[in-house]
Amino acid sequence: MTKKLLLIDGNSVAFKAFYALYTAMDKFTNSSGLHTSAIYGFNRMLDKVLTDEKPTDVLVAFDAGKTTFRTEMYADYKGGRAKTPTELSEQFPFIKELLNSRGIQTYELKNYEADDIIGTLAKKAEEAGDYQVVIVTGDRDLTQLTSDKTTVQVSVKGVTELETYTPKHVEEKLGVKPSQIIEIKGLKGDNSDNYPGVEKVGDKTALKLIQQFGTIDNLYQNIDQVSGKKLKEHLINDQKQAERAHTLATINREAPITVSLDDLKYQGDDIEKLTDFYERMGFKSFLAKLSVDDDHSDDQEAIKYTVLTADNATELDQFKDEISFHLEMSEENYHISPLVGFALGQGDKWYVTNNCELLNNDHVKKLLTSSKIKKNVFDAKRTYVGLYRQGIKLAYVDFDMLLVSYLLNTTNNSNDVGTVAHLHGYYNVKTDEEVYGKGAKRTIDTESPEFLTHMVHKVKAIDQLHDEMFKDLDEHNQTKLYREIEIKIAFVLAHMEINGIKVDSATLESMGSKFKERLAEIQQTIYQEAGEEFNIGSPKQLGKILFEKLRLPILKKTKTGYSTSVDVLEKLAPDAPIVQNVLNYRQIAKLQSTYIDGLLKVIHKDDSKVHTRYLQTLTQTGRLSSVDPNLQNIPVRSEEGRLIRQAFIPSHSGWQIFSSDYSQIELRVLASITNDKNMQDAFKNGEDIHATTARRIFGLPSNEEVTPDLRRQAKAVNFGIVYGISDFGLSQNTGITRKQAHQFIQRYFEEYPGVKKYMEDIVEFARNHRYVETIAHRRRYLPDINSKSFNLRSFAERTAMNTPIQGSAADIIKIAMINMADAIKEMKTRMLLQVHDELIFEVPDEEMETVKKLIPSVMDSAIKLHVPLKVESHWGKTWYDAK
DNA sequence: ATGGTCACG
DNA sequence: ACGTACGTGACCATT
Repeated sequence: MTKKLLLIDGNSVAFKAFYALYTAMDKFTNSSGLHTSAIYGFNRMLDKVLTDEKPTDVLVAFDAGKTTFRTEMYADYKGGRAKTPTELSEQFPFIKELLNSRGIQTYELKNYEADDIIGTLAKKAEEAGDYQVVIVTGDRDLTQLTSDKTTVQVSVKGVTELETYTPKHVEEKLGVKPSQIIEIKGLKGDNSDNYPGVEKVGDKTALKLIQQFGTIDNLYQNIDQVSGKKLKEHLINDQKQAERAHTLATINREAPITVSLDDLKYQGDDIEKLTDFYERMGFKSFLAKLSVDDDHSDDQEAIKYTVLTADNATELDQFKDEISFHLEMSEENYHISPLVGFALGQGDKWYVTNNCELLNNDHVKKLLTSSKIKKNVFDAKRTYVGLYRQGIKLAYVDFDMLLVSYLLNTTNNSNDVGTVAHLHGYYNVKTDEEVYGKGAKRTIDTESPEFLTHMVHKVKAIDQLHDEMFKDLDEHNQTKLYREIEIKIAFVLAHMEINGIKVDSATLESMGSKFKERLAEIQQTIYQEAGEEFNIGSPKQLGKILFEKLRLPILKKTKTGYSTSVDVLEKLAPDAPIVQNVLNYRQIAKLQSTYIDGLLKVIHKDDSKVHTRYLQTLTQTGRLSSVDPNLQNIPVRSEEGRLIRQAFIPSHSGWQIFSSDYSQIELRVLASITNDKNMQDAFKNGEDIHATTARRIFGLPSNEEVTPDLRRQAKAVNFGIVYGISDFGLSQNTGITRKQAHQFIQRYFEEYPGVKKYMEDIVEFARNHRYVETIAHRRRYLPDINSKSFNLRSFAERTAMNTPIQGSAADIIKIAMINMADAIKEMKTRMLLQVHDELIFEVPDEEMETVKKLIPSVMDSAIKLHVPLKVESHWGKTWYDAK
């Protein structure tokens, strides 16, 4: 049997873990004041890798000290590095103790780095033959060890997200073989390890040279073939440095190690030692996991409960002020899912049943519909809809654990009571996955005692956590956001979902048959042009045809092959007629599968309507999302697709579809929160903001007409600003050069200095607080804002700029919807859909004149900004006609 | 399950 | 030198 050897670079993983949790460092201290963040992060990584890889043998290698054979040959090796912070160095002994308790061997060797130990052991394992080797590290340099038998996993984000390097992946990503990585480094040196290569040679040049010559040796033997006079000079001058860099970069695979492969067997956790260790470190979640992993999950603290029956239901009258309630459904989609049970109670009185007919028992119903008795639930909207289907109107929901958890931290969210409870430090409840299983194996045995127990544990978790979570909410200044926006909108959304929107299947079907014919025609043409039949829907097969058979130029690659995305194909269209046909085919196939067939599948037979679900606790910005079906991405940009909207009709004949949208809400929010006078003036004066921007950044006099092209460019810049712009991004998106893009952005910031200042300030705020906020105090954490990785940090910075804008716009429309529900509650008009900045209604004729004024006025008065909000309305007999 | 593609704001 | 616009969901092919 083949063995699997896991080799971990202890120092580099510890460093990664430490810096990944750097901003949260103060939260990770144990009772004796020891920092534990790196220990914690290290253990998270271990858990992940041990479960994913299931190794038979494991070793963690550490660096032995500052001096190594590398510092001997080059004194400045890794010179100039900041001293390891004491908060980290104090953790190393404990990491080693952790590894010991987990049954894992550690090793270090004087004069050698962890890399060399790993390289040496990997080599021995490869030679021994019956090993597969997995290396885990935070350092890309180790990818040079990649081979058929050895994969290298490099942590990319945090400590648990790893990128796996196989020889193939190295070649695709770096353009060279694993063994050539050191050749590249020999030429360009390594800044972080502080040794130089050849002057003026960076990644690009090094890559080109190595692709041409294979190795540094061969390069110098054929130095005459190097093109470029200057480059040749530098190469000749720095040959010694290049050779030294090459040696420094090369991992020593013959280190005189004193462990052998036979010593590395993975022993597994020593539960006793590990429990003691976790307790000393204060690792609650790991402790909880230990008991679960060890199948101690049954020794959860038992909760006394009563099985509810029609006979004992009178006992429920004891609850006078407050209960926690949980309604269990077996499926995700609560519009159609069977109801399988419910539990309720408070303190130490708990009732549970799998008989949902009891929902209509008077004593139960009285509790649920009472406006005097507070209800604590998990997912108010789901609960409301489920009960509504039984004819019960749930009233007075005070605490929605899901919603509060989402507001406290939009990341790590889950729709599972157990998972959310664990997140907040309460462990006396299992996750649904633990009880019901997952994927194809998921089953709910409603007759089993475990099922009842699980529901009781869930409802008690809600009860136990609500005080503390409300307190956290208050500390975040989010109580108002919760009480005045989120919990209210939950019920507004519930009603919109229950109401649904009518979709005419006949319209879709007749469009579908036309699409089907056209697809068949285009398909035949494509086959002829290709000279063979293939699956046009497969990017892989299409790539083969376009780039191998027809030899079209490869403009972009993806991780797995050639990119065949629209922007690529549009550039290729003039070269070959087949490309335009593929584009057309794709467009129609998309419409057919997603919008014709997809929508037809979800129309309810009884009412000819679709009932979407809005996910209220998903997005990182506070927007809603829509599923089953997604009604927030019905085509509009192309006329062909837009026709789909003809199928969306009012539910009563003679009514109209009425749509109102906020005009440029994000830019108005931007003008308001940045306090930029120039941009505010533009909106106050009712100017065309893109034209005004064009005039400003292109320096046109105010009387000169703005050409459509300049306006288009200015519009792109405005969008870019909202997204947290980069010159590259802007140039990609508009087809201008990067230099021009850079100039435009500079001009923009000169003309809108308030915007510039805001962008700088908000990033600074994020660096200091690790989160940003919207107008309504919706919060988004940005853990990567101080990351050392340029990529992650840049992304966090753009997010810091974008989230307050996108999120505040989301706040505003939510407020408008709450006010709207109230404004139309006595009318027949129904609010049907929300699409981020627009609301869609169905309206009877006699109310048309009223709503034309009412709806926009409710929307534009939702909030007072420093600029006016503008709302535009359209209406017609279908959604298509409301334009 | 994941990645590519494409629909929307 | 880095390697790039923000937020989503559904479908298909592929693993």
